[in-house]
Amino acid sequence: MVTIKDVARLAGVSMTTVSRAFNEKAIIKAETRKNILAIADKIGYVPNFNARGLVTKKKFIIGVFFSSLHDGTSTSFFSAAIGSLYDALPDNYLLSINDIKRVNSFEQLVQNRVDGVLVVSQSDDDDEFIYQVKSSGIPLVVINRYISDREICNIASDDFAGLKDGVDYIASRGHKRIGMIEGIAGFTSSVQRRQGFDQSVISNNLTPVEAAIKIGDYSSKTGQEKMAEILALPKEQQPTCVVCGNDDTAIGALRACYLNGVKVPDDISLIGFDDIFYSSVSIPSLTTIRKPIGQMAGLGIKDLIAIINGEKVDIANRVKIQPQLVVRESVAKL
Amino acid sequence: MVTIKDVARLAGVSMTTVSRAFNEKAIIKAETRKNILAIADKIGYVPNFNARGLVTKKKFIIGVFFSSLHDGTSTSFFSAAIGSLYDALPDNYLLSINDIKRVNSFEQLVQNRVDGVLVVSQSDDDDEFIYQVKSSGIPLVVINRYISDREICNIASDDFAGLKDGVDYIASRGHKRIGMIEGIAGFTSSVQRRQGFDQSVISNNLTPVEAAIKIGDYSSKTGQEKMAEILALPKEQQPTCVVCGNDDTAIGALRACYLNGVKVPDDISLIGFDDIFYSSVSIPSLTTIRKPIGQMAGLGIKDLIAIINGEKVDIANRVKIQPQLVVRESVAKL
DNA sequence: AAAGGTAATGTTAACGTTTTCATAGGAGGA
DNA sequence: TCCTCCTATGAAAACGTTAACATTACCTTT
Repeated sequence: MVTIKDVARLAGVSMTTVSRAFNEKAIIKAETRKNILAIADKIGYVPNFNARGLVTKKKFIIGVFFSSLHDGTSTSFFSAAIGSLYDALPDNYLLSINDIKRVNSFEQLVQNRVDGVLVVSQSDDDDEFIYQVKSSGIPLVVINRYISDREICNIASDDFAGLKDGVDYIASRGHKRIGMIEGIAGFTSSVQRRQGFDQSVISNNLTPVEAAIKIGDYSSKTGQEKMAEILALPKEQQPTCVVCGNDDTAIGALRACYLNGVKVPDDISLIGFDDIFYSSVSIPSLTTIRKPIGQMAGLGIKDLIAIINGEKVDIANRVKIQPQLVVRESVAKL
Repeated sequence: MVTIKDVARLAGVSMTTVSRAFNEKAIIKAETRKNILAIADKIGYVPNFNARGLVTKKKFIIGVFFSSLHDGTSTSFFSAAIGSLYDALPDNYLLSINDIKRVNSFEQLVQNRVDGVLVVSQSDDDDEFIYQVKSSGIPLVVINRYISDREICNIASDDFAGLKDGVDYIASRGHKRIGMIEGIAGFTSSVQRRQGFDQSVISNNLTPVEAAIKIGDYSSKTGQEKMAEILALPKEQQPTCVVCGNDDTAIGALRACYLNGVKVPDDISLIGFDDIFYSSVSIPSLTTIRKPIGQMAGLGIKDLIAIINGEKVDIANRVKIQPQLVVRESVAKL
């Protein structure tokens, strides 16, 4: 293994100088640096991260923790997040992707292994883990879910505004009687989306159909069940459009319509939330509200790196990213 | 930061003894170990991986490299793979998930950072990277795609047998005239799947419809285009079933049928390959062949760890895992 | 010309482990 | 009783960096 020592000898300088040549901000003559870098390249020197980390106390690893990797849901979300994470990641950092549920040894997996933690949270269940990280003093950013603790750097999407935009669009297409299949009861996202729904109902003077407002759980399976219940309502109680808590729910709902011989959007309209990949190829393709996962991930990593580097980050001023309406085929014009 | 030194002092032993207490295979009196571990736990000692790695020359990180994280395709595949990877991973290892396409500095990201590399390969494009790893002497396992180089530890699925089983099933449902939308031309997986198709055609005495055999590229978009071409054929040239190179292709094909008012499976049947999550909720749900990604990932990590530990792994005896037919709604009984 | 400052580089001591080699103390055999 | 062997432990070096501090040499200022 070729070390800094070998480079130093060949370049006729000290180890320190070689070290400086490799560290951007160090004071060193440009010519010396160039010479050292050339020699290092020639003999194939690569810095040893263990040695470097031992003295700098850094690991050059960011731990990314997802709510759950095993659930079949939100998989395109998952890879979209990772892709954007890498786009914003400094070159010499590694990303360690983990499942919060399988962190059996916090010390082994987190405490001594990563410089910072980015939680891509989808569920209140993550709070325990989040507070464990917070209290251990490791730099922390939580994205994708609203966290009420203002001491935690948090980047979420404005689900309220997103849902409101979506329902405004539905209203603009002439719908009056609308239903909803909500997300998991109690989740911040479910509450905010419901509030966006209510707000639009008021401002557009819509008629929410009580019997067609159901509690779901963000899964396709439940989406299908709840939609079947809605379709079983007497004709005069049917809504003309059902707002789904997320795209997975909408896809289940779509399937319920299919099984009951109900045509979307001819007989009934549907709208989702998230804009997962399958929304663009489903039958019919799904009008939905695109969750800005890429932006959240990018900003999250940026903030996290800043916190790690000891820079001042305005944590209290939490970021809310605006979702965007994606019009496709599932909402009819009445 | 509490170190091994602190534990040693409190336990009244040397650093060496404490180190031994933490290393399973070391010679140490059971009572001494127990005592040391208790004290370490009490004062919150956690081994420093950088220091440990510096002397043992290990990083306790496995690099996992995917063909592409950015393509919208095969995302459930992606998370299924990662989940299974973790199931088989020793406790103190970290997984660094990467995109082959964004490895701009091999030295920075691979050479000095990971103990071994697991490539989840989906494309011939990966070969350059694979050979770079191989020639740098880093322990390597390639899964999910057949590699002809017998010096590389390789675990793939038996796509030939999988496709054959699928077409046998189609034949058993009474289909005679069948078409196909193949994968990317030249890819080993495409070739093997085509061969499985041909084999079943012969043994079941089926009639492949020349005009309905298309070259695709494993994407939904192309699947949709090619299926539209097939549907545009004159009535007497129409196949009763189209075999799709993968589920994404099938989902595109499904959409082409929908847009042309053709009912699946009433008017025409479809079968996919992979068993991605959306196959189970598509309209209609997709009969497909399940690719054993979990098994491949598990075996892959197991072999890789063995290679890293210097154990003898029978590389030449490559593993082929059998895919499994998943019957759903998209193939009609004639 | 002396004093002070600055830019560039060098010396040396950490950083927290594991490993190599050494040592102490019994147990067992002759 | 002495020697040998084995088990359990310890002392010290090594791993490859960076950081703190020291040292040049030259340049400016008075």
